[in-house]
Amino acid sequence: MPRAATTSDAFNAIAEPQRRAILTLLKARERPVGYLASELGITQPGTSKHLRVLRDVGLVRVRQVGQRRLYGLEAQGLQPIHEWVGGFEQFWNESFDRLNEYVKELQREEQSDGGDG
Amino acid sequence: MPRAATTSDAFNAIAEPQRRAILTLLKARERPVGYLASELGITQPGTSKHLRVLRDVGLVRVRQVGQRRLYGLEAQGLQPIHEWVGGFEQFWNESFDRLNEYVKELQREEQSDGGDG
DNA sequence: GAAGTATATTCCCATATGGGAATACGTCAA
DNA sequence: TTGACGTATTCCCATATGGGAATATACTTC
Repeated sequence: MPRAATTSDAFNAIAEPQRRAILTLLKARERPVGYLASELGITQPGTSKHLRVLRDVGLVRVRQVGQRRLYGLEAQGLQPIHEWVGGFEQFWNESFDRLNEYVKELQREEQSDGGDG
Repeated sequence: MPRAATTSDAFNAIAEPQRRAILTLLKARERPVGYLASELGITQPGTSKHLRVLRDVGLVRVRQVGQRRLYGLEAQGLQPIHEWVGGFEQFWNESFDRLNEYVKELQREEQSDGGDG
């Protein structure tokens, strides 16, 4: 089985650096494909393909303006990621109760282990 | 060019659901491979492979205890993700100044566009 | 309709993948 | 050492990938 499709969810979609760069660029405002392509330094078709993925997972929206297509941020799809990752915040912020217990438990096990080598 | 390696960074590593499940399981405490495998409902080698990826990107650590290897969370690697995604929070939280300006700008462009069809 | 601009899709390819199966490695017990 | 257990690695494979090149589609102006 290969890796899950990039379009299977936002986690997979934002794993690609260029797609993250696109989202960052869209923070300022809507942008046409050509602008994004030149900013990223990749081809127009390449940019369109990345935008296609972001669209499939609902991280951007498009609207037609004349002969251009303006892509805009649809950030709601990032919220689940933020929440999932946020669930680990307590573990990278030290000085937290559960972390203390955790460490104590480790030390207990280490004792029944031996010590230095 | 294929997709970037799953071991290239935390973004790629956590794109895989089973690996996220592993990290979630490790919140409670360190666990041996066998436990994780049975919880995930996948094989031991499969579990080891996922753990290898997580280890390569620094999201878990191992320590040998007897003949078992206890894997534990190393959540610091998730912090950059949290920060990157957090940079979009203002865009999924409506009622924000910049978002208001954004919308106004859109409406201006829409006017010079025409109207309904 | 024809020409021009902006974007999307298709075709091609080397490569990494996740799972299964088989096997190697490391530790413990006797 | 032998046997048993827990874990890691290797081999195999169908599949999705991101980029490049070529082409199709859409909109605008003439």
